[in-house]
Amino acid sequence: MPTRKPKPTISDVAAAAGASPSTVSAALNGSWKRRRISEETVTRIQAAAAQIGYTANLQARGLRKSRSGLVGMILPVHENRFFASMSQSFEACARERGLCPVIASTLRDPKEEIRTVETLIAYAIDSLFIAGAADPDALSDICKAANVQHIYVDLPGKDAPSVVSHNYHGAEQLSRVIVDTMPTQSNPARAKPYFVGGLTTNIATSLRIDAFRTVVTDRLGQISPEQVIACGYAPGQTARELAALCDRLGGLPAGLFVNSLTAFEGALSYFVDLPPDAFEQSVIGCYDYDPFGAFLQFPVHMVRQNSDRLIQTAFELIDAGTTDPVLIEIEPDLIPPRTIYKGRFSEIG
Amino acid sequence: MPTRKPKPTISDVAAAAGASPSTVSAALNGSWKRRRISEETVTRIQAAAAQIGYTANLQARGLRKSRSGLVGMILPVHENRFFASMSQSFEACARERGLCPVIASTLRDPKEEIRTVETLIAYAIDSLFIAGAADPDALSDICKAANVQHIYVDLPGKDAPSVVSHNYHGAEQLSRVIVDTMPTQSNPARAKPYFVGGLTTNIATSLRIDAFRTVVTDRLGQISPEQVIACGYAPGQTARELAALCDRLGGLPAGLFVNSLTAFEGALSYFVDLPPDAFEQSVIGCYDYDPFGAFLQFPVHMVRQNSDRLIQTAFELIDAGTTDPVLIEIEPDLIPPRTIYKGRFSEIG
DNA sequence: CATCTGTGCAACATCGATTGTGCAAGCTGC
DNA sequence: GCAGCTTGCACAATCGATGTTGCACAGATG
Repeated sequence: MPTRKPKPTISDVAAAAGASPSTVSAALNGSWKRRRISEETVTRIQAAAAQIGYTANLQARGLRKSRSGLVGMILPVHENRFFASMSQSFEACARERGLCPVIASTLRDPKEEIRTVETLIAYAIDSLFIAGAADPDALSDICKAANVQHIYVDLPGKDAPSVVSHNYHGAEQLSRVIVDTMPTQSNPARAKPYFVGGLTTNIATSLRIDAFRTVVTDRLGQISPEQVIACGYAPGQTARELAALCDRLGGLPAGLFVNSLTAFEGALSYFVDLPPDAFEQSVIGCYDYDPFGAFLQFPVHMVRQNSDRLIQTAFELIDAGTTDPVLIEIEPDLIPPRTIYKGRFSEIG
Repeated sequence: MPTRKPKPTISDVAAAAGASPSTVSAALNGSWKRRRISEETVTRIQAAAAQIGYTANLQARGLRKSRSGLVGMILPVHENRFFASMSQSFEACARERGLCPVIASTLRDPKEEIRTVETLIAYAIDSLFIAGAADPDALSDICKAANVQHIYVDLPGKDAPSVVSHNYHGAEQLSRVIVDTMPTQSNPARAKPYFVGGLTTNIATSLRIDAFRTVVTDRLGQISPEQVIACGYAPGQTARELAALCDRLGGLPAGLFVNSLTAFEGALSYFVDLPPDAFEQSVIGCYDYDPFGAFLQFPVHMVRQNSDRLIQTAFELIDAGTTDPVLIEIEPDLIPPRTIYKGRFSEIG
């Protein structure tokens, strides 16, 4: 490529078609009817545009209209099946509306979240989807100051609409199946179910813990604080906590509720060193679904959040211009062990 | 929000600081030294900017400089651990350079790929990373016409630099471990290893098939065409092909090389209906790694592509301005069954 | 005192598209 | 035959930031 020819602009089309730039603009963006441009001129311009390979400069358009056609979403990590599903749903919905999705992961770091949101706003995104932020309300403040429509998915915020999974119901179902199918342990120390992973500052986590506590108390008469280990999401930390717990108990507890796939990955990195029969006296469940997680060496009950419905519902609210802090809850599904949910890409992938 | 105040612009800062817009621009973007603006004026302007909460409109800047600060990447699907890792690496590298990553999935649909690339170019992305396109060379043509720097990762293209995994080596290692540890089958029909998944039009797949063929021929003396089933990536299709194969053979083959995680998901959806002992007479491997996939009910050998190095190397080429079609191959790692690779987010996620 | 050399900043054109406004040609009606 | 209307389009301002050019003023020089 010795000579770099610049991309053709609207003026190039105008020259080629023998029309003015404003007429070309109208002809190409559909406003020609309103602007009383003759159909004949329009077809001539369209032909010229196609002929020289014109495509609009969306930055220029965005600048003029102060709408970019970009929609942003921030989420904690890509390497997590749940958030990956959110991305996939988000892309599909955005494209359906002729928008360009911009997905950013912020690693649950509040500073990074803020920096990222500011960057997205600087690109004049039309709206922002916030999926699991460490500090949801700080983001709302920024968006409000910049007048950017935004919505929470997965984790609710208080200053904007939220579409989230019904965390209590999901955790209730998972807790029940764990508690009700726990084997009776010879060692009483191991007879109790445990909850591991997540942070109590996270509203979703605290709802899930509530459900867990209620179910355990209901079924077993009591629960002690040490049965809830909200040690964060980092796999390494979960692995260490789990190792310490099993040391104390002399083996895996009869029931284990793992909160989130990242924590579950940590659990797995501890499990790999255990003998195969270590799992025989335990029932394990994980809030969030992964198709491979569903078919592990030991059976795992999983809760599948409906990312499609979460995102679609959120988009509908955005389309409707909702800015009031409503809260919509979507029911998740309990997936039995060794069952594969046949997702949307079963025939594409 | 009854009154919507527009975002402050450079002129607002100018007014607040008692300076001209051009001086403000210079003061804020660092070019003030070169433009002989006094340090005192600069600090005054910076104070004013901070005070009224100014942030640059990146669309306007992009329009003027004809560089947007956006870098694009297209990939087939988000819901796949390998591509999710690519996204994660890509984000990190982009942010390190002060760029904003835009990641789009195109579902291996050539038309969608083209549409998406055109959209990204319309937003004036500075460069494009192409991870696994159905029609790589068509995309190169578009990028060249628009003068957009681009690079292939994962799957090579012929008109631009490529950084890919050493598919042959990876597949060779995986094939060897499968063939060498296959149990001897009482039923001779099931004694042979099979390759399933992917498309022969995909260069990575065809290299992996080459390696598989060579290893099988080398170790077992021969290979028949029916041992390679390149039925695409769709999980559903893989499940059906596998079911048909096992019907014919009267059970799982002694060795199974599954090409790609999406195909493996399909395999899994067939496996769930098999009795637990069905896997005892088989060795299974998968090209691509998933931490949960590594700990399934049956042992699985996996090949982990080094997404960090792939992306980093690609970024270095882009930084260096390389446009010649070089090919760089990165060695992948063979991960033994029931081993968890401790990824970068072990302490964050 | 007149000229010369810097210094510090403002004015203005520009990027490419959108949009309010204006103007000429063609037509109607009386 | 002329006001008045419609039709079809061009002109020019605008979005916000950048960078080139040029101007005013200060101090230095002869």
